[in-house]
Amino acid sequence: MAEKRGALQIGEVAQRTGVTQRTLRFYEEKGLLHPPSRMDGGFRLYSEEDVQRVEHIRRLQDLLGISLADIKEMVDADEVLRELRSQYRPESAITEKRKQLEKATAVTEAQFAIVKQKMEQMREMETQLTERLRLFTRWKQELDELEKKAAPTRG
Amino acid sequence: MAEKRGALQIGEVAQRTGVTQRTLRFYEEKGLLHPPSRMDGGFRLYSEEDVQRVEHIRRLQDLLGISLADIKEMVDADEVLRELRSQYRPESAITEKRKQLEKATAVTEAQFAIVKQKMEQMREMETQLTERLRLFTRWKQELDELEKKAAPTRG
DNA sequence: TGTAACCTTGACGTTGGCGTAAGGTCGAAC
DNA sequence: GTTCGACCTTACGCCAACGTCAAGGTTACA
Repeated sequence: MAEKRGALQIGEVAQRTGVTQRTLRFYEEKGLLHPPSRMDGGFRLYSEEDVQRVEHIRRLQDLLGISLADIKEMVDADEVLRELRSQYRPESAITEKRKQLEKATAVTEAQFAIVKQKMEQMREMETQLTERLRLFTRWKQELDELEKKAAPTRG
Repeated sequence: MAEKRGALQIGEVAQRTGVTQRTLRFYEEKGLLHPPSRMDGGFRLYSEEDVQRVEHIRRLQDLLGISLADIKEMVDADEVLRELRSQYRPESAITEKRKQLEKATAVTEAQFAIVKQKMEQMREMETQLTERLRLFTRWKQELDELEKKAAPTRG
């Protein structure tokens, strides 16, 4: 008797996302994941959406190297997006929705700016590294030739 | 009587690089910076090269988000580069030099791979964010129109 | 009805990357 | 030769982001 169709226990989510169960609970504690539904006995039941959130969080962590506090801001913006998308009929509280939209836009733009800047710096680093690698191969060749001249034949 | 021409005390280096004096000593402790020369009294004397190293370290930290231990590997590779460049006349120990060169090449290539991968992921993230921003502006427009229709004139 | 695998909360431990305070020394100027 | 800011070492402190027990409850299945 499945408590909820297609729901996942914490162990499965951990496996699929590559984080530990502890980390999932920790994220919940910190508000990065909302409290999932539970089985009667108290076992957590996650959705596919939760899995995606975790993956998203990890990408942000890995790519942008920012704190979980900052990441929380960003995934909250995602939340706004989802909310606006689902109960999309804006039958009421338009100014409220507008406010949320502004906030989400601001956060997204901030994130965008970070990505842009980092990409720029990465491009610089990339050219430096390329140059360096060329230098290394040239030196290696020079060493090769030196060795040839030093010992034209051997045996 | 300058102890060394153009040498910098720790305070100046801290200011110019934007890190604290504690951080500079910490990096020294961890082997990321070599022990600088000292004045008779024990005050540290840094070179311009040291300043660049610090800036490099911070770039790696910020951009790649890797541990100082890993960064140490990388700046050690830089060191090899400098050594090979200065005492360039390879009058002796060619195999030794070749080994160093191999190591430096390997580390540089590893770093290059990280940069490449991150840039790729960042591009993905960039397109996602762009898309999202477009969505937001569209929604905002829709809200505008809804408001216009709800209250064509007001006052 | 047992039992192995899975889960729960709670609480303390760890690691990296520094912060910070204490108590003493150095250097240049007066 | 004293003053005062910059610097020294030593050493404990701190926060984020989890890791790691411990002691017990739950589930599924035979």
